[in-house]
Amino acid sequence: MMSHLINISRKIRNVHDLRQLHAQLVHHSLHHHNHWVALLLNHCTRLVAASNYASHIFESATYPNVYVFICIIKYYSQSQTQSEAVSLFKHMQYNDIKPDASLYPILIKCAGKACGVLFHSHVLKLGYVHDHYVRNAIMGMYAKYGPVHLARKLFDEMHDRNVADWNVIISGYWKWGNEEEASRIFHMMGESQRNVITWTTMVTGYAKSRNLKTARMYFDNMPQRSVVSWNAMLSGYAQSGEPQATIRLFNHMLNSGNEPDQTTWVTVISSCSSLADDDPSLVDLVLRKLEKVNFQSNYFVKTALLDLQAKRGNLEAARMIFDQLGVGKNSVTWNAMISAYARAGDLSVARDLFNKMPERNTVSWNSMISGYAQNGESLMAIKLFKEMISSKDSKPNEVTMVSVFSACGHLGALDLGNWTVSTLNENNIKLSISGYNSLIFMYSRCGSIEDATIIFQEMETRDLVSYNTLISGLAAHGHGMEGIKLMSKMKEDGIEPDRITYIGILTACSHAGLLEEGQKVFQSIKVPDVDHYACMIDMLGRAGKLEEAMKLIRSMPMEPHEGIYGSLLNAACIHKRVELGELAAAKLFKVEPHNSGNYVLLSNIYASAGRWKDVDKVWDTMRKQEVQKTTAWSWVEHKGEIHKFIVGDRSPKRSDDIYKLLANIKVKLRRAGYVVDKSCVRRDVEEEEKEEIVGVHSEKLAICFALLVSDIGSVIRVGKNLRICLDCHTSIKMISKLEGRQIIVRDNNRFHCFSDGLCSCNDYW
DNA sequence: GTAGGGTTAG
Repeated sequence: MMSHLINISRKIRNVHDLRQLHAQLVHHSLHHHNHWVALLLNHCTRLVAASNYASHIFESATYPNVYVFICIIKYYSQSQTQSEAVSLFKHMQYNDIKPDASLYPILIKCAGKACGVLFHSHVLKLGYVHDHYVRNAIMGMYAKYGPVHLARKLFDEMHDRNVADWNVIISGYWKWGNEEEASRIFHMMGESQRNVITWTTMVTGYAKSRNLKTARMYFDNMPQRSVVSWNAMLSGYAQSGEPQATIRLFNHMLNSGNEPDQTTWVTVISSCSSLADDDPSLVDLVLRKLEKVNFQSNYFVKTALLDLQAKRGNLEAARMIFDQLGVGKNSVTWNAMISAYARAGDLSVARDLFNKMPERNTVSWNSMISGYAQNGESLMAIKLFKEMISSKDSKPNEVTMVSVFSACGHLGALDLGNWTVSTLNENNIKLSISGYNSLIFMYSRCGSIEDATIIFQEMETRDLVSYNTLISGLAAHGHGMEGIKLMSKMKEDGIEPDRITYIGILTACSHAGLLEEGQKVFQSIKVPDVDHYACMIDMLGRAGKLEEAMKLIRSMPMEPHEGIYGSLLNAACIHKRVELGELAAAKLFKVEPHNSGNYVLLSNIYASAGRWKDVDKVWDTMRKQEVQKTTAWSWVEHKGEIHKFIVGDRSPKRSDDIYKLLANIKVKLRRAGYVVDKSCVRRDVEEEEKEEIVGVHSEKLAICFALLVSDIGSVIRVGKNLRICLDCHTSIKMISKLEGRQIIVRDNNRFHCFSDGLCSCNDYW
């Protein structure tokens, strides 16, 4: 019978075999015996079986001896539950079982700093400190948690070091960023003393400090390479954002007859994920290779593969991998699936998974919050962020804040933005450059270009995005000259402007009426993009130089796109040039027949020329083409809350109050000598009476005025594709004078700052 | 039984 059981135990390949052996042992009442318990636990460790199964086996031992404890502690130290290992060790001490030296390296490795130091004192007392494995583990503990000089002290005191000791101290110095000392010790070693791990440690060290050239030099000079060495170099390229180089080295690896392992595939697949848009054929090639080798993928590989399928747009394939993972899914798998749906814009499915997942972490919240933020659901993003803070199961980090800042910026909600900034300190969040960049974006989109500038100035280092964000902000606020100055400062700092910078600068010039400066900048662009031409058409058009604009269009080396004709149509509208407007509109109706904005502009051109029949014709075409007119809306922030208003909609809670207030203002305005008509206001001056009043815009703005005068000062946000029309401008100017206050209105991406009856943006006028 | 490599969020 015994030999039968021993035979079974030799043939264990998977968890199923293990369970069968366990059943046999229970059948023969042998499962209490330490010998068999230890054997089963060793199999658990080898197979990475479920932790409750291992503890079940352990508990069946009646009087566990030191070997059984070693097995279970080893098991826990290799699975995710390392704190269990330490608590079992305490359990062992409680039962007066004397640990032997071989247990300490395992314990120290998984203990964390405080326990590690405690174990150090244990081994000193027990006299185990001269054991090679023990002292190596202690050194490794100090190398990992610091202070690294204690590791060095142990190292210096050794008179019979082996290669593992050298390797630990070198990797310790790399961990603490001490490249110099790591390299010094490497060179202290003799050529024959170094092994493949020593070399790999150097490759990893240089790769992690982004010194890929030196990393590659060590890699090329290695006497021999293991699969780990290849993986170290591959991940070096991958982590530095060089996916092409990763794939190139991977091909080199295969061609020189090396067998990739799970880690290799994870690295390569995740590099493919970032190439999914740029080079789909290369990605297909790698996927075919993976199919050909047909090997056992672990969860890491499957999760990476899930992410890749999602990023190349194959959500079904991604979902299949997710479902096939069954109960083996961890939070990373869930997060990958959630962000896949969120990226694709399928927010309800993403949210459903988010609600269902068993354990959420910071990445789960971030995936969902950024999903909302990037799909225009700014309010939902902020709502979920508030839930995250009160849930307390995970803390927000910089990535969370980037999404939240962006959401606040899109809303133009300054109070909310200031509140999110205050959560930074409460949660001890440090920002990196990209965090500060999103803060610049938020402040500038919330109308506070001053705060945006302060953040920019306070930054220790700035990158291209920092400059571009502030330049675009200045452009939107009409500060053209400051934008140009910032561009020269940028060049002084050694950062070359890119196409985004030039779009920002040209927009700034266009909005500030800086024609000459804008033209100079345009001429300095080496290879102008079609969008740069669009900015120039806009600039010339606003300045009334429509003939020059037409000339520029004809001289373009590329095919004009909708932005070009859009700018032309806009200019024709401002300067009431019917024939040019018709030309531009005809082009636009072909390219984007369902954009309602173009029809509205053309109809406005006809209206300003008194050609009412043509106005009707435009609206008829719109109806025939079934063009949906964008509903006019606006929102304002009041005490951290967002109030959205849709034209004609009287349902919001406060709408009765608002309309009452509106009526009051009308009275106030009439007394001050203004004409109030259909909820809009204008001065009763002859030349302005000719202006056609576009009711929709005026009404919703009027609602905002009501809020403004009811003691709320913040940015008014006007819906996308809508423009503030002339009468609105007049109204706001007048109210700013009447109320003696500053009013900021955001119209798509432009800001209009009104104070004392003047507007600082000379757009349209 | 010591040392080296890996998945998800902006």
